[in-house]
Amino acid sequence: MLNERSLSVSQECAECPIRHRAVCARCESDELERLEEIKYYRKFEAGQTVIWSGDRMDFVGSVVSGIATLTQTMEDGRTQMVGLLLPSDFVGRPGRSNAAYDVVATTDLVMCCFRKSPFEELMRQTPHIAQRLLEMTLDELDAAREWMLVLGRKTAREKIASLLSIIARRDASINMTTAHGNIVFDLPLTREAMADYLGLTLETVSRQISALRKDGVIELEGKRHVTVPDMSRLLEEAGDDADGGVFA
Amino acid sequence: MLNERSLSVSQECAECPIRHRAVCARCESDELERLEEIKYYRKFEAGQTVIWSGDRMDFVGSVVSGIATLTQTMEDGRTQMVGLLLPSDFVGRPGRSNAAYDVVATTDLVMCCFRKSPFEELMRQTPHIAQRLLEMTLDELDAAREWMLVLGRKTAREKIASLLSIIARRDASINMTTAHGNIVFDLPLTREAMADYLGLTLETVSRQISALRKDGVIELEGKRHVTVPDMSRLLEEAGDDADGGVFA
DNA sequence: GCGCAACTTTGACCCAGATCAAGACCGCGT
DNA sequence: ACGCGGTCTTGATCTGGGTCAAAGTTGCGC
Repeated sequence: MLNERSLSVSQECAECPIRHRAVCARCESDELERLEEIKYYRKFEAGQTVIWSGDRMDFVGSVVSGIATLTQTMEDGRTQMVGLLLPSDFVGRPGRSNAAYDVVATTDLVMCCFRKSPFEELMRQTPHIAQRLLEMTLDELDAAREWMLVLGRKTAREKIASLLSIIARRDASINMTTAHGNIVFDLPLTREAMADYLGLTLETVSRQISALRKDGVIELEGKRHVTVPDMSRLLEEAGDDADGGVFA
Repeated sequence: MLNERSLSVSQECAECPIRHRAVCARCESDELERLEEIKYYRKFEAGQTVIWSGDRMDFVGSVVSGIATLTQTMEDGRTQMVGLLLPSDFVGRPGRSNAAYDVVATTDLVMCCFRKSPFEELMRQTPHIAQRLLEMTLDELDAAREWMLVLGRKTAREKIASLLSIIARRDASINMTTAHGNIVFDLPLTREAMADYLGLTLETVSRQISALRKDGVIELEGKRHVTVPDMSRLLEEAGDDADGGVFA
């Protein structure tokens, strides 16, 4: 999730953002054909659960369009988002039979899936697929650890700025920037989902977003449409180095 | 880090906890021989830095004995531990040339290292090594995400109990349990290091440990020697299911 | 156009944990 | 034995963010 690497690889093919090549940039045509055979699409509506933690998971795949979240929930209902799945992000745990997290679509969602056991069989026969997956998993691990710093040591304001800068950065390669170099995007998450990502309450999220708006760090149109006039200012607010920071 | 899988595999060989087999349980003798050729040991004293974040890292390896931490630090000095390396844990990022975190020995430390480029070459030729590393990385990703829940949503008391139960569980397979089934271990971390792991201050760590002692959840002898009379009680305090919880 | 439900904002107050400060407890080197 | 530095505990106070409450906004179905 949230890494540049899989994104750039996935841009090779127009039909489907994972489109085999996000998994494997070097596959030969017959391997691509075998992937094609075990491929299928799944569509979900906003709010639908893709899979529950603990359920048997007989596929791997990746996000074609829309946004999904990975969350963990304690018995008393406290929940923590542990990952955000944007288009081209990979989902699935080769070698594991059960899902470890709830996966929920927060917008309408299309996924490109591969049946798990033939995929694993192909992985065994095609070594560089495992290597590619290792790289992607290392990227996710980095992102998870960056997020541990955010959760453990940043203030509410810094947390919000960190989340906005991740989305802005990630969206920047998809969305347009205005003539003035502003970054513009729509928040794909409710205040509550942001709170669950950041380890805050939704009220605090709302207050801090208002504060950032008042201070001119961001501009808001409606509740979701965000303009970032000065990205380095936002990164500064996030506590990262202004010149790129941790996600550079 | 902190997973049962690599631990159990590593018990196959007595000479060195990683001993090739932690990397690869199915290697043939000639592959083990090649690993042997590129293997070397490194020793560090308590407090020594193994590698700084951003530095070139030309090895991979694993912990033979002792304990190390992975930490990230912000410019203003706030630090967050993102991983705890116990014996048999793997260190290194195949395919990446630079370290992403500071690695610091918190006790005297022995590591078993492999030179990186021949290791990667061997990995290319021996597909199941990449698969094994993928599994280990997925384990680390799970542990990191579990920790996100701890950092984002648990109270100070629950955080302490979570850390103690991880160490207890992990140490249980190494250390002895007393006749009464008590789990006994020495804390391998200072209060400050615990605070950095948990996103707390060292004072709060100290207070909560005192509170858990007063409430009979743990017993303390000196500052570091811990006895857990009732593991399920500790897991309950951690906010996990009493019957095993998230690390079952 | 109205009403309802989901989402969001804002205010008032409170509390868990941070901060500041003072000692206590070691182990170690001289 | 002593002093010293590192580690740990405990107390007093402060505050960022949580909690509770109320009202504003938006969109959708009828």
